[in-house]
Amino acid sequence: MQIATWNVNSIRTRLAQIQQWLAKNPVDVLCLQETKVVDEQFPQAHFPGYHCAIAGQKSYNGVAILSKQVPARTSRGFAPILGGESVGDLDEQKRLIHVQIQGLEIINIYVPNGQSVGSEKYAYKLRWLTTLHQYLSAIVHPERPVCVCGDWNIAPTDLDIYDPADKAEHIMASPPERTAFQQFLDLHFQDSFRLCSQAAGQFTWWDYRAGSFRRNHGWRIDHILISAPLRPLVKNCWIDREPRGWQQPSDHAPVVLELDI
DNA sequence: ATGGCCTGTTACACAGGA
Repeated sequence: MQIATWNVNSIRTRLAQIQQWLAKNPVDVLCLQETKVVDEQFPQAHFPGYHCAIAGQKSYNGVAILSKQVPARTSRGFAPILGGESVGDLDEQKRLIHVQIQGLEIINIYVPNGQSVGSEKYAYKLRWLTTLHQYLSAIVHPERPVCVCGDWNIAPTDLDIYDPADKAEHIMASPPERTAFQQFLDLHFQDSFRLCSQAAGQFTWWDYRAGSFRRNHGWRIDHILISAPLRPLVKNCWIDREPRGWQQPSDHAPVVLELDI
């Protein structure tokens, strides 16, 4: 079984590239972020052979899970697990969708960017991460296979940044963001890419500006976390840099996890 | 040192991204 995650930065602009990528990489599950489209306009018909679970909005954010099998369950946002009262306004931005497929809980997230350390959006990012921690705490169970895929907008360690010096005040690398990420690992989730590779220079996002991709000036901010029962089933996890080199690409590359299921 | 680019909007600049 193969599960992939890809921030496509507009599904309408990237539709042909997603189709092209799926033709070569017929993964069982594809988690998409930044679809930037309302559900009525999501191009479901352009993905034959895949079921689309979608949670979108106009212009911003938006997540979707494409899967060969029809999910047994689908939910959107934090509220179905945490209740509307504790979630407040956090479900207004469409950043979380959750399906169950083949007994596997698959949660697709688009963590807020945070703009800059200390900004209002940064506070929102940390609050969103705290709520995600509550959500996953309620889901995680010693015998339940859970996979949390998406754009985390956090580089977990200095190994995950091309130039890590002086990044403590940089968005995606600040200590509070990294502490938040560690707290997910403390729930016995593991970063599946790091189970397979300790190499530096392995990135999933490169700025459109300044020839960043050509120079491999990137960040590893898209991750697939797995719960403990999935650990022995991991066959491989890799980043597919190819679509980042295509014409008019997304600024993110897909990450693929292969499980022995 | 800074910013460099890209997407969507009802736009003809701006917000947001990271």
